[in-house]
Amino acid sequence: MTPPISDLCLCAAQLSMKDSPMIAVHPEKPVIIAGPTASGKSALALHIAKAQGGVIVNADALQAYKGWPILTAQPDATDLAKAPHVLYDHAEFDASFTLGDWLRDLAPYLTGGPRPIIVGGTGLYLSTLVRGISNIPETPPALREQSSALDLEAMIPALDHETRALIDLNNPRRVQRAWEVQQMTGEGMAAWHQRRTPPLLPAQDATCIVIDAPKDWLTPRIEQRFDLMMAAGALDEARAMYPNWDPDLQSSKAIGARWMIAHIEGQMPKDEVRERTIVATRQYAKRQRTWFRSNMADWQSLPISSTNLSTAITC
RNA sequence: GGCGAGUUGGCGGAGUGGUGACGCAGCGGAUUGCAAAUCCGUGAACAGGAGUUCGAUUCUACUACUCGCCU
Repeated sequence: MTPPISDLCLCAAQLSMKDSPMIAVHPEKPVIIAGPTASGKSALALHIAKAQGGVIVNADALQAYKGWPILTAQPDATDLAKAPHVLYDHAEFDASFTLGDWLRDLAPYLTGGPRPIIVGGTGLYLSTLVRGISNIPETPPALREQSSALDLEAMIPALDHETRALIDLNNPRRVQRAWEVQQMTGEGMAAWHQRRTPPLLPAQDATCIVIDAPKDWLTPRIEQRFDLMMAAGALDEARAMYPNWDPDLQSSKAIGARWMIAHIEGQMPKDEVRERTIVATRQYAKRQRTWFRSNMADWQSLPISSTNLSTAITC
């Protein structure tokens, strides 16, 4: 049986982008595609790969993990057969795979080999790729464990004034990171921000596309995609993961995973799993849109509507 | 038909004689290594008319509707 998810994606690729200026895709330059979840960006990448060649490189934090390929909408066997894909299904489900790991594993595809088509929805990854980042060492697990045990009140006093002014003191994750950086390096986060590495892939060296999918268009697709995921065996996937289920793992943060687990434990009816997953996905798409709007204003915007993809993309 | 309980924003759910928690959803935003994470901001309601009162969402009776028990 053909996995239905790929059908939906293809459908999205054929749909497309009206009133948009044609976007010319240079066949040798790297391509970067950002877009909210369920916007059809994978299909767009595939379209370009088929027309011009290239390796499709994942830029989505959750799709990098093994364990939940259906729920995280990773390319299925049909898609994988159409073009080379890398960094999908890449890290162990119980590993911690972070931005730093992604940059490290991505780098080889930027130097020689087929032209990369980098696609994903993780704004932080994509922005870092084209803008660089402060070269702060990775947080060692032991330190992470230590910081996780502390509360805000314990960590904030250890930060310098500049850092306190810089970060959101209400945000535990931000404070925790700043505290870790302070402990590890003896320097404040604010000081680190003064220096950043050159981008791995400057925007001008790539064709940077951000898919602009209006909410009204995206919402029904999110719903439809959830149903396709269920049809494709999302619950079987959850059952397979169940023996190893740990809600604290990063891969367990895939939207819907905890509710799938709750359902197979008999704690949540299917309807509710569906409802919650769809709502959380919509909220995620909103956050992505906010990121793209404020960080990728200079990228080429590809508004989606109902013409044909190939009219908007010139290969 | 009788008795009892209830009726608060889109939903759930507190509470008070002097304009009304909170949670969720919605909407907007932030975000330099856990980012599908994390965080910030925000509109909107007291079933209906009547009485008591300086003033009622909060008190009184009535009407409507809902739920339960009974005949």
